[in-house]
Amino acid sequence: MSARALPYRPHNHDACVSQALADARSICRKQNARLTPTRERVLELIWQSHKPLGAYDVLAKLTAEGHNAAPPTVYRALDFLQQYGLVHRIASLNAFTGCAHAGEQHTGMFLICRACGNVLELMDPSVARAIETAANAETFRTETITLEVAGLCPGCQAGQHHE
Amino acid sequence: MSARALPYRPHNHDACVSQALADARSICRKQNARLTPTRERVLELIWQSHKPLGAYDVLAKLTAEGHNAAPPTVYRALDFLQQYGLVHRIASLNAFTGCAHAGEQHTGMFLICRACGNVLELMDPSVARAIETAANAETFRTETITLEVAGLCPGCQAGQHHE
DNA sequence: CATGCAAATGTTATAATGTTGCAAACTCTG
DNA sequence: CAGAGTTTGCAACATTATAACATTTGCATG
Repeated sequence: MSARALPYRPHNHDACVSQALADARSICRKQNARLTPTRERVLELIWQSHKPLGAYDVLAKLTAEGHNAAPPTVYRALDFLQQYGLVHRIASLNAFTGCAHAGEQHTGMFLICRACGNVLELMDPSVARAIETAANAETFRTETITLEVAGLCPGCQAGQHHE
Repeated sequence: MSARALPYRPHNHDACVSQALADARSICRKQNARLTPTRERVLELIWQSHKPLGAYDVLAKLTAEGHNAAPPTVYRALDFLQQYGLVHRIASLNAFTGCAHAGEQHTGMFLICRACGNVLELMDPSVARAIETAANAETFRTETITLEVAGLCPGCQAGQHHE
């Protein structure tokens, strides 16, 4: 799993996608999970932008390329990809984004730009720790954390490149 | 705004609700906001349990009591209540819960028990600080934070009172 | 290679959640 | 009480997600 460029900095995004796919194949192989063509294609579509994609956006793209797909096709692929930590669901957007830290143990923190729509996934142990501590103080047993921060990314704070 | 009992500890919930309504009336009066009968009734329905209520659950309750309501009725009331910080939307549940800290400046952190469904809202400055720091490190301008922790509340860890 | 099981996919329908647009009613203010 | 702005009623619709069941595929094993 290699380091990745920030979504809002120019980078070779094709390489970004290829890397994600290679990582995914490796992760699935290790766990005897079947990264079937549909699943892989869905993962690729999601990685093709740093903006989260809705399930029906994915469906539309599949349909556009001739794939005979229905909603369950997409939701099942997304369930699989989530299960293996290859994509995340962004609850506040009802959308999905590629996991930037697939294979690593992490609590994702998502910075969502309301202007350009890009999402940056961070892995911040000190945030995770603070949350865990607060939950423990209430004798609450944490299982999953949803942490989504909406705001403005560096680029959009300047009022520019609203792409 | 007074301290409130924890949802999973027995308490006089009628008083809990009355207090929330009194607080809400006071907050709206101060801001010249109109807490109309429908809005107030929706707030009360939401406060009547510590389990978040879906918009359509609220709608069903309104309908059951003879109110001539349609989805927009509920969503509009909920929008209003959110705007004045009287309820929160729990994105991971598509549901709404009464705000336990109405009127106070806060970043809500929600502890959601997957067994009993109760939600406890915490206000934890150190968590808020850690998140803000992590976002700042990416030059991201934070606007709103969604922080929802799913797990088991103290009562349900014992395998009991799953109501 | 046959065969049988489990996993994955196709297909149709439907459920659950949320929004738009417009007209009528209400509320406040002058 | 007239007019402006806000709130509500109402119908239709859009979006997101799941259920149920038939069919196909991958693959281990006899």
